[in-house]
Amino acid sequence: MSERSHSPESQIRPYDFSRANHCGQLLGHEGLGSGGPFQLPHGVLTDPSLLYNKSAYSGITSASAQTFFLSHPGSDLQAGDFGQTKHWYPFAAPEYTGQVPGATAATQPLNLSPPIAETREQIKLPAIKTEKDSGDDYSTEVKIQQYPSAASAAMSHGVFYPAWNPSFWPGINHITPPASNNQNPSTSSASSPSMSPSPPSNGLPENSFFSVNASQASPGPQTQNPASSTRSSGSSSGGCSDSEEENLSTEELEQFAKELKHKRITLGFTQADVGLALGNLYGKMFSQTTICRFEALQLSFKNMCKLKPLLQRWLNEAETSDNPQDMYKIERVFVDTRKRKRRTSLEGAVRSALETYFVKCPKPNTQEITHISDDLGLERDVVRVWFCNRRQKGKRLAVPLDEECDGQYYEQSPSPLNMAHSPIPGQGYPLSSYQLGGAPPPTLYMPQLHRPDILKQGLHHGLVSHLTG
DNA sequence: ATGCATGAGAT
DNA sequence: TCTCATGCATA
Repeated sequence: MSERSHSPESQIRPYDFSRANHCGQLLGHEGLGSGGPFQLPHGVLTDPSLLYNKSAYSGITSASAQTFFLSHPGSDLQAGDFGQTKHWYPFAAPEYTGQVPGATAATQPLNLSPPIAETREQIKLPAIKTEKDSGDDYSTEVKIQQYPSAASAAMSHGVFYPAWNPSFWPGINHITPPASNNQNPSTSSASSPSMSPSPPSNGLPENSFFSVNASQASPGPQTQNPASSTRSSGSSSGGCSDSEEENLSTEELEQFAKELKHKRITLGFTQADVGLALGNLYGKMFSQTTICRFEALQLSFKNMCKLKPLLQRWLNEAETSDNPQDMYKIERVFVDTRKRKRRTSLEGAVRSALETYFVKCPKPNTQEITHISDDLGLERDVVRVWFCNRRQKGKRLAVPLDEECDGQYYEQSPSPLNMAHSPIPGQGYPLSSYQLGGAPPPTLYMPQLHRPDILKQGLHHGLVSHLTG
Protein backbone atom coordinates (compact mmCIF):
# COMPACT_ATOMS: atom_id res chain seq x y z
CA MET A 1 0.00 0.00 0.00
CA SER A 2 2.45 2.43 0.91
CA GLU A 3 4.42 1.75 -2.08
CA ARG A 4 1.60 2.08 -4.34
CA SER A 5 -1.01 4.21 -3.11
CA HIS A 6 -3.83 4.54 -5.47
CA SER A 7 -5.13 7.49 -3.86
CA PRO A 8 -3.80 10.36 -5.73
CA GLU A 9 -4.83 12.78 -3.19
CA SER A 10 -3.03 11.33 -0.34
CA GLN A 11 -0.21 9.84 -2.05
CA ILE A 12 3.23 10.94 -2.30
CA ARG A 13 4.50 11.40 -5.69
CA PRO A 14 8.10 10.81 -5.90
CA TYR A 15 8.34 12.66 -9.05
CA ASP A 16 5.69 15.07 -8.62
CA PHE A 17 6.23 18.04 -10.76
CA SER A 18 7.68 20.73 -8.78
CA ARG A 19 6.87 23.80 -10.51
CA ALA A 20 9.28 25.66 -8.46
CA ASN A 21 12.25 24.49 -10.33
CA HIS A 22 13.28 23.54 -13.63
CA CYS A 23 11.05 25.68 -15.61
CA GLY A 24 13.06 28.72 -15.22
CA GLN A 25 15.49 28.08 -17.90
CA LEU A 26 12.78 27.11 -20.13
CA LEU A 27 11.89 30.63 -20.58
CA GLY A 28 15.37 31.67 -20.86
CA HIS A 29 15.89 30.59 -24.32
CA GLU A 30 14.50 32.15 -27.30
CA GLY A 31 11.62 29.92 -27.55
CA LEU A 32 10.79 27.34 -30.00
CA GLY A 33 8.78 29.35 -32.27
CA SER A 34 10.80 32.39 -32.56
CA GLY A 35 12.67 32.46 -35.66
CA GLY A 36 12.60 29.43 -37.72
CA PRO A 37 12.06 25.91 -36.94
CA PHE A 38 12.27 25.33 -33.32
CA GLN A 39 14.98 23.18 -32.23
CA LEU A 40 14.35 20.08 -30.42
CA PRO A 41 16.70 18.93 -27.85
CA HIS A 42 18.83 16.05 -28.70
CA GLY A 43 17.10 12.87 -28.33
CA VAL A 44 13.77 14.40 -28.65
CA LEU A 45 11.68 13.15 -31.35
CA THR A 46 9.47 15.35 -33.22
CA ASP A 47 6.71 12.99 -32.92
CA PRO A 48 6.71 10.63 -30.08
CA SER A 49 4.26 8.40 -31.64
CA LEU A 50 6.85 7.38 -34.05
CA LEU A 51 8.59 5.40 -31.48
CA TYR A 52 5.78 3.24 -30.70
CA ASN A 53 4.86 0.72 -33.14
CA LYS A 54 1.26 0.78 -32.71
CA SER A 55 0.66 -1.44 -35.56
CA ALA A 56 1.55 -4.15 -33.25
CA TYR A 57 -1.73 -3.64 -31.72
CA SER A 58 -4.06 -5.83 -33.49
CA GLY A 59 -6.92 -5.44 -31.27
CA ILE A 60 -10.17 -7.01 -31.85
CA THR A 61 -11.41 -3.76 -32.97
CA SER A 62 -10.34 -1.83 -35.86
CA ALA A 63 -7.79 0.09 -34.07
CA SER A 64 -5.05 -1.42 -35.99
CA ALA A 65 -6.01 0.42 -39.02
CA GLN A 66 -5.08 3.60 -37.44
CA THR A 67 -2.31 5.48 -38.94
CA PHE A 68 0.01 7.91 -37.46
CA PHE A 69 0.97 11.08 -38.94
CA LEU A 70 4.54 11.62 -39.41
CA SER A 71 4.87 14.96 -38.34
CA HIS A 72 6.40 17.43 -40.37
CA PRO A 73 9.26 18.46 -38.41
CA GLY A 74 9.05 21.94 -37.83
CA SER A 75 8.54 23.14 -41.22
CA ASP A 76 5.11 24.40 -40.74
CA LEU A 77 5.50 26.19 -37.62
CA GLN A 78 5.39 29.83 -37.90
CA ALA A 79 4.86 31.60 -34.78
CA GLY A 80 2.63 34.48 -35.11
CA ASP A 81 0.61 33.17 -37.88
CA PHE A 82 -1.73 31.30 -35.86
CA GLY A 83 -4.99 32.97 -35.89
CA GLN A 84 -6.49 32.62 -32.59
CA THR A 85 -10.02 32.18 -33.25
CA LYS A 86 -12.00 32.07 -30.17
CA HIS A 87 -15.35 31.09 -31.20
CA TRP A 88 -17.51 29.03 -29.13
CA TYR A 89 -20.06 26.80 -30.42
CA PRO A 90 -22.98 25.43 -28.73
CA PHE A 91 -22.32 22.28 -27.07
CA ALA A 92 -23.07 19.46 -29.28
CA ALA A 93 -25.31 17.01 -27.71
CA PRO A 94 -23.77 13.71 -27.20
CA GLU A 95 -24.07 11.67 -30.22
CA TYR A 96 -24.57 8.08 -30.08
CA THR A 97 -21.68 7.03 -32.08
CA GLY A 98 -21.77 3.42 -31.50
CA GLN A 99 -23.46 0.93 -33.58
CA VAL A 100 -26.53 -0.78 -32.67
CA PRO A 101 -25.46 -4.00 -31.27
CA GLY A 102 -26.09 -7.32 -32.60
CA ALA A 103 -26.96 -8.32 -36.01
CA THR A 104 -27.89 -4.85 -36.60
CA ALA A 105 -24.45 -3.73 -36.17
CA ALA A 106 -24.74 -2.39 -39.57
CA THR A 107 -27.57 -0.36 -38.54
CA GLN A 108 -25.77 2.69 -37.68
CA PRO A 109 -27.98 4.84 -35.76
CA LEU A 110 -29.54 7.33 -37.79
CA ASN A 111 -27.85 10.45 -37.86
CA LEU A 112 -24.64 9.84 -36.38
CA SER A 113 -22.93 12.74 -37.72
CA PRO A 114 -22.88 15.66 -35.59
CA PRO A 115 -24.16 18.70 -37.22
CA ILE A 116 -21.06 20.41 -36.36
CA ALA A 117 -18.95 17.98 -38.10
CA GLU A 118 -21.01 18.23 -41.13
CA THR A 119 -21.02 21.86 -41.45
CA ARG A 120 -17.67 22.44 -40.17
CA GLU A 121 -15.08 23.87 -42.35
CA GLN A 122 -11.61 22.99 -41.98
CA ILE A 123 -10.01 26.17 -41.27
CA LYS A 124 -6.43 25.65 -41.64
CA LEU A 125 -4.19 27.85 -39.84
CA PRO A 126 -0.56 27.49 -39.72
CA ALA A 127 -0.55 25.92 -36.40
CA ILE A 128 -3.97 25.27 -35.30
CA LYS A 129 -7.25 24.39 -36.65
CA THR A 130 -10.42 25.09 -34.97
CA GLU A 131 -13.90 24.17 -35.64
CA LYS A 132 -15.57 26.49 -37.86
CA ASP A 133 -17.62 29.02 -36.24
CA SER A 134 -20.85 28.34 -37.77
CA GLY A 135 -22.35 31.33 -36.41
CA ASP A 136 -24.96 30.72 -33.91
CA ASP A 137 -26.64 28.10 -35.78
CA TYR A 138 -25.91 25.69 -33.12
CA SER A 139 -27.51 27.39 -30.38
CA THR A 140 -29.43 25.32 -28.10
CA GLU A 141 -30.70 22.30 -29.65
CA VAL A 142 -32.60 19.32 -28.80
CA LYS A 143 -31.72 16.06 -30.18
CA ILE A 144 -33.71 13.03 -30.12
CA GLN A 145 -32.25 9.84 -31.07
CA GLN A 146 -34.12 6.74 -31.24
CA TYR A 147 -32.96 3.29 -31.23
CA PRO A 148 -34.91 0.31 -31.93
CA SER A 149 -36.18 -0.19 -28.66
CA ALA A 150 -37.47 -3.34 -27.64
CA ALA A 151 -36.42 -2.37 -24.37
CA SER A 152 -37.95 0.89 -24.15
CA ALA A 153 -40.44 -0.80 -22.17
CA ALA A 154 -37.94 -2.09 -19.88
CA MET A 155 -36.40 1.24 -19.78
CA SER A 156 -39.66 2.78 -19.36
CA HIS A 157 -38.35 5.09 -16.87
CA GLY A 158 -36.58 6.30 -19.83
CA VAL A 159 -34.68 8.79 -18.01
CA PHE A 160 -31.77 10.10 -19.78
CA TYR A 161 -29.33 11.92 -17.85
CA PRO A 162 -27.32 14.39 -19.61
CA ALA A 163 -23.83 13.43 -19.23
CA TRP A 164 -22.92 16.96 -18.82
CA ASN A 165 -24.67 17.23 -15.60
CA PRO A 166 -22.73 15.01 -13.41
CA SER A 167 -23.79 16.81 -10.42
CA PHE A 168 -27.05 15.21 -10.90
CA TRP A 169 -25.50 12.07 -9.75
CA PRO A 170 -24.51 11.99 -6.26
CA GLY A 171 -21.95 9.57 -7.17
CA ILE A 172 -21.60 6.09 -8.04
CA ASN A 173 -21.52 5.21 -4.49
CA HIS A 174 -25.08 5.82 -4.26
CA ILE A 175 -25.75 3.77 -7.12
CA THR A 176 -23.91 0.93 -5.81
CA PRO A 177 -24.27 0.05 -2.30
CA PRO A 178 -21.21 -0.27 -0.36
CA ALA A 179 -21.87 -3.61 0.82
CA SER A 180 -21.80 -4.91 -2.54
CA ASN A 181 -18.33 -4.35 -2.94
CA ASN A 182 -16.57 -7.25 -2.76
CA GLN A 183 -18.82 -9.01 -4.35
CA ASN A 184 -19.34 -8.54 -7.63
CA PRO A 185 -20.06 -11.63 -9.17
CA SER A 186 -17.09 -11.20 -10.89
CA THR A 187 -16.83 -14.55 -10.98
CA SER A 188 -18.76 -16.01 -13.45
CA SER A 189 -17.17 -13.95 -15.79
CA ALA A 190 -13.87 -13.94 -14.42
CA SER A 191 -13.55 -17.48 -14.97
CA SER A 192 -15.24 -18.00 -18.15
CA PRO A 193 -12.90 -17.71 -20.94
CA SER A 194 -15.39 -16.67 -23.34
CA MET A 195 -19.00 -16.33 -23.28
CA SER A 196 -20.36 -18.56 -20.81
CA PRO A 197 -23.74 -19.89 -21.19
CA SER A 198 -26.00 -17.82 -19.28
CA PRO A 199 -26.50 -18.96 -15.88
CA PRO A 200 -29.87 -19.79 -14.78
CA SER A 201 -31.31 -16.69 -15.87
CA ASN A 202 -33.54 -16.08 -13.26
CA GLY A 203 -35.49 -13.57 -14.54
CA LEU A 204 -35.42 -11.03 -16.96
CA PRO A 205 -32.79 -8.63 -16.83
CA GLU A 206 -35.16 -5.97 -16.17
CA ASN A 207 -35.43 -7.07 -12.72
CA SER A 208 -32.09 -6.22 -11.75
CA PHE A 209 -31.99 -3.38 -14.02
CA PHE A 210 -33.62 -1.02 -11.84
CA SER A 211 -32.66 -2.34 -8.64
CA VAL A 212 -30.24 0.24 -8.28
CA ASN A 213 -29.37 -1.23 -5.12
CA ALA A 214 -29.16 -4.36 -6.74
CA SER A 215 -25.69 -4.71 -6.14
CA GLN A 216 -26.35 -6.82 -3.35
CA ALA A 217 -29.33 -8.17 -4.73
CA SER A 218 -27.34 -8.47 -7.56
CA PRO A 219 -27.75 -10.71 -10.29
CA GLY A 220 -28.31 -13.51 -8.21
CA PRO A 221 -27.50 -16.46 -10.13
CA GLN A 222 -23.98 -15.78 -10.41
CA THR A 223 -21.66 -17.65 -8.51
CA GLN A 224 -19.63 -15.81 -6.29
CA ASN A 225 -16.18 -15.42 -6.18
CA PRO A 226 -15.16 -15.17 -2.79
CA ALA A 227 -12.61 -13.50 -3.80
CA SER A 228 -10.53 -11.94 -5.45
CA SER A 229 -8.13 -12.96 -3.17
CA THR A 230 -5.81 -11.62 -5.44
CA ARG A 231 -6.48 -8.45 -4.01
CA SER A 232 -3.38 -7.14 -4.02
CA SER A 233 -1.23 -6.08 -1.81
CA GLY A 234 -1.64 -2.95 -1.42
CA SER A 235 -4.20 -1.39 -3.05
CA SER A 236 -6.61 -1.72 -0.47
CA SER A 237 -6.26 1.17 1.60
CA GLY A 238 -4.96 3.44 -0.82
CA GLY A 239 -6.90 3.89 -3.73
CA CYS A 240 -10.26 2.62 -4.16
CA SER A 241 -11.62 4.58 -1.45
CA ASP A 242 -15.06 4.59 -2.70
CA SER A 243 -16.93 2.42 -0.47
CA GLU A 244 -18.18 0.80 -3.47
CA GLU A 245 -14.95 0.03 -4.98
CA GLU A 246 -13.31 -3.19 -4.52
CA ASN A 247 -9.87 -3.61 -3.42
CA LEU A 248 -8.76 -4.69 -6.71
CA SER A 249 -5.43 -5.71 -7.82
CA THR A 250 -4.06 -4.62 -11.05
CA GLU A 251 -4.16 -8.11 -12.26
CA GLU A 252 -7.81 -8.26 -11.58
CA LEU A 253 -8.46 -5.09 -13.41
CA GLU A 254 -6.43 -6.14 -16.33
CA GLN A 255 -8.12 -9.44 -16.42
CA PHE A 256 -11.50 -7.91 -16.16
CA ALA A 257 -10.84 -5.32 -18.78
CA LYS A 258 -9.79 -8.01 -21.13
CA GLU A 259 -12.74 -10.11 -20.31
CA LEU A 260 -15.09 -7.22 -20.68
CA LYS A 261 -13.83 -6.39 -24.09
CA HIS A 262 -13.95 -9.91 -25.26
CA LYS A 263 -17.42 -10.59 -24.04
CA ARG A 264 -18.73 -7.28 -25.10
CA ILE A 265 -17.67 -7.97 -28.59
CA THR A 266 -18.91 -11.46 -28.49
CA LEU A 267 -22.24 -10.22 -27.35
CA GLY A 268 -22.28 -7.71 -30.07
CA PHE A 269 -22.12 -4.54 -28.10
CA THR A 270 -20.14 -1.52 -28.88
CA GLN A 271 -18.39 0.49 -26.27
CA ALA A 272 -21.03 3.11 -26.65
CA ASP A 273 -23.71 0.57 -25.99
CA VAL A 274 -22.12 -0.37 -22.78
CA GLY A 275 -21.85 3.19 -21.70
CA LEU A 276 -25.49 3.73 -22.36
CA ALA A 277 -26.46 0.55 -20.72
CA LEU A 278 -24.80 1.62 -17.56
CA GLY A 279 -26.98 4.62 -17.59
CA ASN A 280 -30.04 2.56 -17.96
CA LEU A 281 -29.00 0.09 -15.43
CA TYR A 282 -27.45 2.17 -12.82
CA GLY A 283 -28.34 5.66 -13.59
CA LYS A 284 -25.06 6.95 -14.70
CA MET A 285 -24.16 6.68 -18.25
CA PHE A 286 -20.73 6.80 -19.67
CA SER A 287 -19.38 7.65 -23.01
CA GLN A 288 -17.76 5.41 -25.50
CA THR A 289 -14.58 7.13 -24.60
CA THR A 290 -14.72 6.06 -21.04
CA ILE A 291 -15.54 2.49 -21.83
CA CYS A 292 -12.78 2.46 -24.34
CA ARG A 293 -10.34 3.78 -21.83
CA PHE A 294 -11.47 1.32 -19.30
CA GLU A 295 -10.83 -1.55 -21.61
CA ALA A 296 -7.51 -0.15 -22.51
CA LEU A 297 -6.63 0.44 -18.90
CA GLN A 298 -6.20 4.05 -19.59
CA LEU A 299 -8.07 5.35 -16.63
CA SER A 300 -6.57 5.97 -13.29
CA PHE A 301 -6.38 3.03 -11.05
CA LYS A 302 -8.86 4.57 -8.76
CA ASN A 303 -11.23 5.26 -11.55
CA MET A 304 -10.86 1.73 -12.80
CA CYS A 305 -11.74 0.45 -9.38
CA LYS A 306 -14.77 2.61 -9.33
CA LEU A 307 -16.10 1.60 -12.66
CA LYS A 308 -15.27 -2.02 -12.52
CA PRO A 309 -18.21 -3.03 -10.36
CA LEU A 310 -20.64 -1.32 -12.64
CA LEU A 311 -19.20 -2.89 -15.69
CA GLN A 312 -19.09 -6.18 -13.97
CA ARG A 313 -22.73 -6.01 -13.31
CA TRP A 314 -23.49 -4.94 -16.77
CA LEU A 315 -21.58 -7.85 -18.05
CA ASN A 316 -23.44 -10.20 -15.84
CA GLU A 317 -26.69 -8.82 -17.00
CA ALA A 318 -25.75 -9.00 -20.56
CA GLU A 319 -24.60 -12.51 -20.26
CA THR A 320 -27.58 -13.77 -18.46
CA SER A 321 -30.09 -11.95 -20.47
CA ASP A 322 -32.04 -13.86 -22.96
CA ASN A 323 -31.98 -11.12 -25.34
CA PRO A 324 -29.34 -8.71 -24.43
CA GLN A 325 -29.40 -7.20 -27.79
CA ASP A 326 -32.64 -5.61 -27.11
CA MET A 327 -32.00 -4.64 -23.66
CA TYR A 328 -30.00 -1.65 -24.41
CA LYS A 329 -31.64 -0.21 -27.34
CA ILE A 330 -33.17 2.86 -26.18
CA GLU A 331 -34.21 6.29 -26.95
CA ARG A 332 -32.21 9.14 -25.94
CA VAL A 333 -33.15 12.66 -25.72
CA PHE A 334 -30.59 15.25 -25.25
CA VAL A 335 -31.20 18.72 -24.44
CA ASP A 336 -28.30 20.89 -23.97
CA THR A 337 -27.91 24.52 -23.90
CA ARG A 338 -24.34 24.87 -23.08
CA LYS A 339 -21.75 26.05 -25.38
CA ARG A 340 -18.47 24.46 -25.76
CA LYS A 341 -15.35 25.96 -27.02
CA ARG A 342 -14.47 24.73 -30.39
CA ARG A 343 -11.81 22.22 -30.23
CA THR A 344 -8.41 23.40 -31.14
CA SER A 345 -6.43 21.21 -33.39
CA LEU A 346 -2.77 21.67 -32.92
CA GLU A 347 -0.45 20.93 -35.68
CA GLY A 348 2.14 18.33 -35.34
CA ALA A 349 4.89 20.84 -35.18
CA VAL A 350 3.20 22.73 -32.46
CA ARG A 351 2.56 19.61 -30.53
CA SER A 352 6.14 18.70 -30.84
CA ALA A 353 7.12 22.06 -29.56
CA LEU A 354 4.81 21.65 -26.65
CA GLU A 355 6.26 18.27 -25.97
CA THR A 356 9.64 19.77 -25.91
CA TYR A 357 8.52 22.32 -23.45
CA PHE A 358 6.91 19.63 -21.46
CA VAL A 359 10.07 17.68 -21.22
CA LYS A 360 11.74 20.69 -19.86
CA CYS A 361 8.98 21.73 -17.64
CA PRO A 362 5.97 19.58 -17.13
CA LYS A 363 4.32 22.08 -14.95
CA PRO A 364 4.87 25.58 -16.16
CA ASN A 365 3.63 28.41 -14.09
CA THR A 366 1.48 31.16 -15.33
CA GLN A 367 4.31 33.18 -16.58
CA GLU A 368 5.82 30.28 -18.35
CA ILE A 369 2.58 29.40 -19.91
CA THR A 370 2.28 32.87 -21.18
CA HIS A 371 5.70 32.66 -22.61
CA ILE A 372 4.96 29.43 -24.34
CA SER A 373 1.70 30.61 -25.67
CA ASP A 374 3.31 33.70 -27.06
CA ASP A 375 6.04 31.69 -28.47
CA LEU A 376 3.81 29.30 -30.24
CA GLY A 377 1.09 31.68 -31.01
CA LEU A 378 -1.45 29.85 -29.03
CA GLU A 379 -4.01 30.97 -26.59
CA ARG A 380 -2.83 30.80 -23.08
CA ASP A 381 -5.67 28.65 -22.13
CA VAL A 382 -4.96 26.26 -24.89
CA VAL A 383 -1.47 25.91 -23.61
CA ARG A 384 -2.60 25.56 -20.07
CA VAL A 385 -5.08 22.89 -20.94
CA TRP A 386 -2.57 21.15 -23.08
CA PHE A 387 -0.22 20.85 -20.16
CA CYS A 388 -2.96 19.69 -17.91
CA ASN A 389 -3.93 17.03 -20.33
CA ARG A 390 -0.38 16.09 -20.97
CA ARG A 391 0.27 15.60 -17.32
CA GLN A 392 -2.87 13.64 -16.98
CA LYS A 393 -1.89 11.47 -19.83
CA GLY A 394 1.47 10.98 -18.32
CA LYS A 395 -0.06 9.68 -15.20
CA ARG A 396 -2.44 7.48 -16.98
CA LEU A 397 0.20 5.90 -18.95
CA ALA A 398 2.73 5.82 -16.31
CA VAL A 399 3.89 2.50 -15.35
CA PRO A 400 5.45 1.94 -12.09
CA LEU A 401 8.52 -0.01 -12.26
CA ASP A 402 7.35 -2.40 -9.76
CA GLU A 403 5.12 -2.40 -6.88
CA GLU A 404 7.96 -2.63 -4.62
CA CYS A 405 10.25 -0.46 -6.44
CA ASP A 406 10.49 2.49 -4.23
CA GLY A 407 7.78 4.14 -6.00
CA GLN A 408 9.91 4.41 -8.98
CA TYR A 409 7.72 5.14 -11.83
CA TYR A 410 8.76 5.20 -15.30
CA GLU A 411 6.59 7.51 -17.00
CA GLN A 412 9.52 9.17 -18.34
CA SER A 413 12.94 7.96 -18.72
CA PRO A 414 15.75 10.16 -17.81
CA SER A 415 15.59 13.10 -19.94
CA PRO A 416 18.71 14.17 -21.55
CA LEU A 417 17.75 17.56 -20.53
CA ASN A 418 17.10 16.38 -17.17
CA MET A 419 15.03 19.29 -16.61
CA ALA A 420 12.02 17.71 -15.41
CA HIS A 421 12.04 14.58 -13.78
CA SER A 422 9.62 12.23 -14.77
CA PRO A 423 6.26 13.44 -14.44
CA ILE A 424 4.80 11.19 -12.20
CA PRO A 425 2.24 8.99 -12.15
CA GLY A 426 0.41 8.95 -9.14
CA GLN A 427 -2.05 6.76 -10.63
CA GLY A 428 -0.33 4.69 -13.03
CA TYR A 429 -0.75 1.07 -12.91
CA PRO A 430 1.67 -1.01 -11.22
CA LEU A 431 3.26 -3.28 -13.63
CA SER A 432 1.59 -6.51 -13.35
CA SER A 433 2.65 -9.85 -14.34
CA TYR A 434 0.31 -9.73 -17.15
CA GLN A 435 1.81 -6.66 -18.47
CA LEU A 436 5.16 -8.00 -18.17
CA GLY A 437 4.06 -11.13 -19.66
CA GLY A 438 5.85 -12.89 -17.05
CA ALA A 439 8.64 -10.80 -16.19
CA PRO A 440 10.63 -8.71 -18.39
CA PRO A 441 11.92 -5.78 -16.56
CA PRO A 442 10.20 -2.56 -17.15
CA THR A 443 13.04 -1.21 -18.96
CA LEU A 444 12.23 -3.62 -21.57
CA TYR A 445 9.36 -1.50 -22.55
CA MET A 446 11.10 1.70 -22.73
CA PRO A 447 14.16 1.05 -24.61
CA GLN A 448 16.18 3.81 -25.87
CA LEU A 449 13.53 6.19 -25.03
CA HIS A 450 14.54 9.61 -24.21
CA ARG A 451 11.16 10.95 -23.77
CA PRO A 452 8.18 10.09 -21.82
CA ASP A 453 5.66 10.55 -24.43
CA ILE A 454 7.17 7.76 -26.18
CA LEU A 455 5.35 5.64 -23.89
CA LYS A 456 2.38 7.31 -25.10
CA GLN A 457 -0.34 4.97 -25.48
CA GLY A 458 2.08 2.46 -26.45
CA LEU A 459 2.87 1.00 -23.22
CA HIS A 460 -0.48 -0.13 -22.37
CA HIS A 461 -1.92 -0.70 -25.65
CA GLY A 462 0.82 -2.70 -26.89
CA LEU A 463 1.02 -4.83 -23.89
CA VAL A 464 -2.58 -5.15 -23.40
CA SER A 465 -3.35 -5.97 -26.90
CA HIS A 466 -0.53 -8.31 -27.05
CA LEU A 467 -1.85 -10.19 -24.18
CA THR A 468 -5.33 -9.79 -25.18
CA GLY A 469 -4.70 -11.11 -28.51
C1' DA B 1 -8.59 5.42 -30.24
C1' DT B 2 -7.26 9.80 -28.72
C1' DG B 3 -6.76 15.07 -28.61
C1' DC B 4 -8.63 18.97 -26.61
C1' DA B 5 -12.12 20.57 -23.42
C1' DT B 6 -15.20 21.16 -19.25
C1' DG B 7 -16.25 21.38 -14.52
C1' DA B 8 -16.15 19.85 -9.65
C1' DG B 9 -13.43 19.57 -5.87
C1' DA B 10 -8.95 20.20 -3.65
C1' DT B 11 -5.05 23.29 -2.67
C1' DT C 1 -4.95 26.98 -10.53
C1' DC C 2 -4.28 22.24 -10.20
C1' DT C 3 -6.02 17.40 -10.43
C1' DC C 4 -9.21 14.21 -11.83
C1' DA C 5 -13.12 12.23 -14.10
C1' DT C 6 -15.24 12.44 -18.06
C1' DG C 7 -16.81 13.42 -22.85
C1' DC C 8 -17.26 15.66 -27.55
C1' DA C 9 -15.21 15.63 -31.77
C1' DT C 10 -12.23 13.75 -34.81
C1' DA C 11 -8.27 11.09 -36.80
